[in-house]
Amino acid sequence: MKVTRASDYAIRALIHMAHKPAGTTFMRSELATECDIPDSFLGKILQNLAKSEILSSERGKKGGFRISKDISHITVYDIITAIEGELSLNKCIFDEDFCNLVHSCTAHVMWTEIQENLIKMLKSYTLAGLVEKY
Amino acid sequence: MKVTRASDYAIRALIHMAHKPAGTTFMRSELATECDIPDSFLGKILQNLAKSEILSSERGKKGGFRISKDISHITVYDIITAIEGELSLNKCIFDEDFCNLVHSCTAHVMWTEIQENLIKMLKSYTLAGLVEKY
DNA sequence: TGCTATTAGTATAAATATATCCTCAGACAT
DNA sequence: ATGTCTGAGGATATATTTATACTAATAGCA
Repeated sequence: MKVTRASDYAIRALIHMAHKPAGTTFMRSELATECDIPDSFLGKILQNLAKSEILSSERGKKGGFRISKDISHITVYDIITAIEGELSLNKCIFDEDFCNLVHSCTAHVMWTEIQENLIKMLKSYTLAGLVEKY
Repeated sequence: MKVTRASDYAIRALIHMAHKPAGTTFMRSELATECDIPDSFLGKILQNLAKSEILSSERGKKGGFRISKDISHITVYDIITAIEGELSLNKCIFDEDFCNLVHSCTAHVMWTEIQENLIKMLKSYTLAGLVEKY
């Protein structure tokens, strides 16, 4: 039960970016150094964020990444699902076929409740909020 | 961000055991079959639960595992920490040296808040409660 | 004692998550 | 055009989690 390294890195990098004026462009290598994230791994992470349209990217000289929407509309939930896909705390929530047991249903209900609560929490944190508090 | 396979299995197995009268003894192989858990892996899990004194175990003929305390005092949090050790959603919460960055602190505060909330939830589910609802 | 059923514990294998490396493609400057 | 700086994407390596196999220890019983 933990958040993946990739999600943590994504949030770190985005908080860093969100501190600068909207539209600022960042190089991957620069972010990697400043946020202390392995450079190549960060590449993958930024690609996922770009696919989810949280970031936009440009190649070539003067290229880089920048946040492509209002940081008050980017939630931590958005970031995590951009990296990991749809959240499912427990395999049985996601894969209906996985649990087919007599007593598993109460656990199933419990995991669903916990997950819903967790998602609500994750949605309550926006990038703008995280920057403000600093 | 998910619960580990081992924790899920532990909860499943305990729910199964808690349905029978207090003090009932179960063989590992029996539990493995009835709860659809890989037999050897279940061995590890039951050992951990025994170390945490949620279960007691006996070897030899007539041996097996049984729940060693009141199921209304065993919470899902207890079970998960028995299996995984002290919960830490994010490495930076657990390992103070891990994050030493300018902007990481807001994220740190957020993870701590989310984790506290999660622990509160996990503590609110008892084994007895899960059995009753069935 | 010696046989069998059971858990304990260790060593290993397989699967998955994490991280790195390398080549390709696009953008810009000269 | 050509060179150089940038991200894109695939292939690979490493670490960690998940799962299995095997051996040792213990208890009961004939």
